[in-house]
Amino acid sequence: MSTTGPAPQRRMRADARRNYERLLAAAATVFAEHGVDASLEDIARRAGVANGTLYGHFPTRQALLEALLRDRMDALTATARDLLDHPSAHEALVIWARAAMAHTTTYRGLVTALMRSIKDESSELHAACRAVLVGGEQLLTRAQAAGTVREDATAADLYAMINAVAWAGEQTTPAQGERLLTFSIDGLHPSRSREHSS
Amino acid sequence: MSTTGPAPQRRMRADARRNYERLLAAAATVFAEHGVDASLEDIARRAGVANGTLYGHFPTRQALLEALLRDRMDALTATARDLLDHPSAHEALVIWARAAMAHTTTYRGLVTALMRSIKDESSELHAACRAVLVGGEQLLTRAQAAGTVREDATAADLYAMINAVAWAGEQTTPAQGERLLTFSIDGLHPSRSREHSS
DNA sequence: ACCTGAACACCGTTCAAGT
DNA sequence: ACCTGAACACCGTTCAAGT
Repeated sequence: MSTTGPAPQRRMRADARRNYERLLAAAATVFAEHGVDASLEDIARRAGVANGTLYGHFPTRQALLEALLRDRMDALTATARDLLDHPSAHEALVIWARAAMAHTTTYRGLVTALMRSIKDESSELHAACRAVLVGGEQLLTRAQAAGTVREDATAADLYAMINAVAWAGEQTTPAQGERLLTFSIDGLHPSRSREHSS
Repeated sequence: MSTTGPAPQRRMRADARRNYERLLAAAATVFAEHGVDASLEDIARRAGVANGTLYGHFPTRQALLEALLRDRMDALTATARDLLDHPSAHEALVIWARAAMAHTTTYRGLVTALMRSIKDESSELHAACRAVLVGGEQLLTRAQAAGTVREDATAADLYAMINAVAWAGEQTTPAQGERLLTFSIDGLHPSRSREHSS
């Protein structure tokens, strides 16, 4: 699979490449400290470049995030593939869901960006998010085949669920996020699904 | 129970009272259109008052939100009380959870403010959020006594769960939010809770 | 081919001066 | 007692001018 987007291009002027790397490093620091809605001006300042240089390399905030997260998101997708070999289909799903939640909470505010990007095809993060969703879908389908997950749950449900729970954890405490994840996964069981009778 | 906070004060100069009402009306319009993170300057403009006048009446964005939502949040708390008389403890909880989720999605971005306010005691919205949480707690406890909800679920879990699901619905579609709510509620069942065995 | 920094339009918040 | 509007500090984004 060919990676999309303007990665650190093969041929780039030496100073350009240096600025590119500096911007990425500064973004990692600033995002870690202030979340992904941090000031871009601050990032440029810390990278020691002019404001416009940042826009030259990363036309949008999402583009910057994509460059920063690409490897980790690819790894998460790869993990999903690997877990298809796990002896327990259900445990594989649970393990992956926890990993996905951990990734999603890398930076404050990231979960919102990831949730937005799954439906916004123009986002530079869209492709990576799609890949993650598809990775989760395979684990979900396998668990459904094994009979441990209700049939009406979709990949979109799983994606939304993980993000919702990660968001809650971010807003309160990581422990609260963990609790909700447990409850949510239990809610996927095909047990007594809909007993809307009085 | 005495309402907290500086409500539309009993005695207020006529022009002050008029500005107060105008600001509230403008805020309702602007929040509905742009979400609760909308420009305060825009609200002041639309209310036809100077910038500083808004701050005179509402020192923070949360104070403005509180004044705007007070009645609805009180109603939600009252609904919880009323539902204690519902014949089915479990159905009462589900009905209320849906009502809470609907309230939470009144304005875009509101869910984040409500989630923040439950742990931020300095927020003008804190008291109202606490009251809502306690309302939910009573319904939760009753359902637990009836044996339809797992014993280890807490009021904080319920509050976080409703908000997380509402957030997901806001970020994607209301239908997706509904689906997650259903799954989450099923996850509260005391059925096969923790089968972490391979 | 890339970088710079000023320019523009927009904020939240404060506060002296008015009435 | 309340209102006004300027002031300050901070943004995101664009773009002519440089090298």
